Amino acid sequence: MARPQGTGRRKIDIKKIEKKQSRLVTFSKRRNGLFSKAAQLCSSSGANIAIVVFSPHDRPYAFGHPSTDAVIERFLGIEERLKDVEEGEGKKGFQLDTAVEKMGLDDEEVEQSEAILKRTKNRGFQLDMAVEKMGLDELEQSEAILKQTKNKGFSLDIAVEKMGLDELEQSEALLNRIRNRVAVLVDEMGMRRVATREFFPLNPVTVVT
Amino acid sequence: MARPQGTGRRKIDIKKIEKKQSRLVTFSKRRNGLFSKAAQLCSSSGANIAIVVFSPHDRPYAFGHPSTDAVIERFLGIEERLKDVEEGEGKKGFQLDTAVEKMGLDDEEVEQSEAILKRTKNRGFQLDMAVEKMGLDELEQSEAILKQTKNKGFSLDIAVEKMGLDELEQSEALLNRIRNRVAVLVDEMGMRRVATREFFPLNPVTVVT
DNA sequence: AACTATTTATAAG
DNA sequence: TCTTATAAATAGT
Repeated sequence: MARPQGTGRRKIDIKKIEKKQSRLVTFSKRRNGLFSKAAQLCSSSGANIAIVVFSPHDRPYAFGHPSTDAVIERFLGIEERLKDVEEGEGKKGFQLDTAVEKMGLDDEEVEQSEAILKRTKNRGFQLDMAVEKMGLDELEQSEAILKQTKNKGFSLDIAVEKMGLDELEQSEALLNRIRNRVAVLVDEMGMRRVATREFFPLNPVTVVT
Repeated sequence: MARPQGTGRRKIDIKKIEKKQSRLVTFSKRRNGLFSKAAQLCSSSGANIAIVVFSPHDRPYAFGHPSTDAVIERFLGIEERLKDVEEGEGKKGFQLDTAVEKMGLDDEEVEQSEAILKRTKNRGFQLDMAVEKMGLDELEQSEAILKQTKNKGFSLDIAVEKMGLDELEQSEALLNRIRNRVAVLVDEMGMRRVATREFFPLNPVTVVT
């Protein structure tokens, strides 16, 4: 019963898959997996979920319970109501100024990431996070800046500057930890109206020279 | 290095978790997992995704790339356009009448599920699937009817009648296979406008006596 | 679409 | 949260 070795799953890093064919296959597999996870979440917890996916070829797919439209409409209704409330309040928004120490990162991590900026926006809130000086001397090959601006919902601005490519990869995990930590913090602080977590791909990174 | 046994993950069947506390913990973990899978799908394939989740306590959470609203608006735009097209066509819709044999089920499965009904609706399409007489003599304990009706998007009506509880459980896998098979078929036949897959929990099942 | 060696997710504790 | 044993997802063939 000797089995052929090395034909099974192999680790891949999550970055854009270059080969078009593989990319499409992976998209299909993972889209199924995603919908499947959503169905399980509905069943086990009774949650209502809507998922809309546009494939690499812009073909739409959706999942919904009790229906995609029902959940989306409910969501849009809430957003609309929040907007009204904010207008009534004079578009104040929040102020968020959490120090690095509060993020639960250890010294080494704090060494690596020095500046964290957070501020608010009119609808929901916005976080600008700058991670500079990754503390690695070899970094000289490139500069990467990832910048996203949103005027509503949850937005994360992450600026990664002057990091070598290798260091960039290494720091991805850290950035993710920080991002998650911030999301949790915001969550705990009860500052979210709608806890929207927008996704900004760190890989591939937009290189601005 | 003897490790304590039996403290790790254990298999659970996906049904509504009774204990409130566990249900909430599981919801959080799985919601994170879901968003995480979505982020990976964005990164690896370049897809655009929006997810809206209402927790068991109706608290909203959302994920989006490039943003929840952007994806939702795009999706709603497409739905609107489809609606217009259909009105222009006189609300014709499609006719779908695939026989059991075409579903790729083997004899045993065909024996178990005898009737499959499919028809269309004004927006998108609708599938009514009836699975009757699961072929198990022991079935006498209960009757279960799961029924869902939607007037738009993708809808599956599955009627499961006169099946014992055990058989119900056994048939769940079959029903899922059928459901997936139908989804794939519809997909292949190019009959979907927007491939929305709505989710109808098979467990717990609505028992109508 | 199937197959497996692995990696990843996660139920309990 | 954190760990650990295990179930589930999935990359490459």
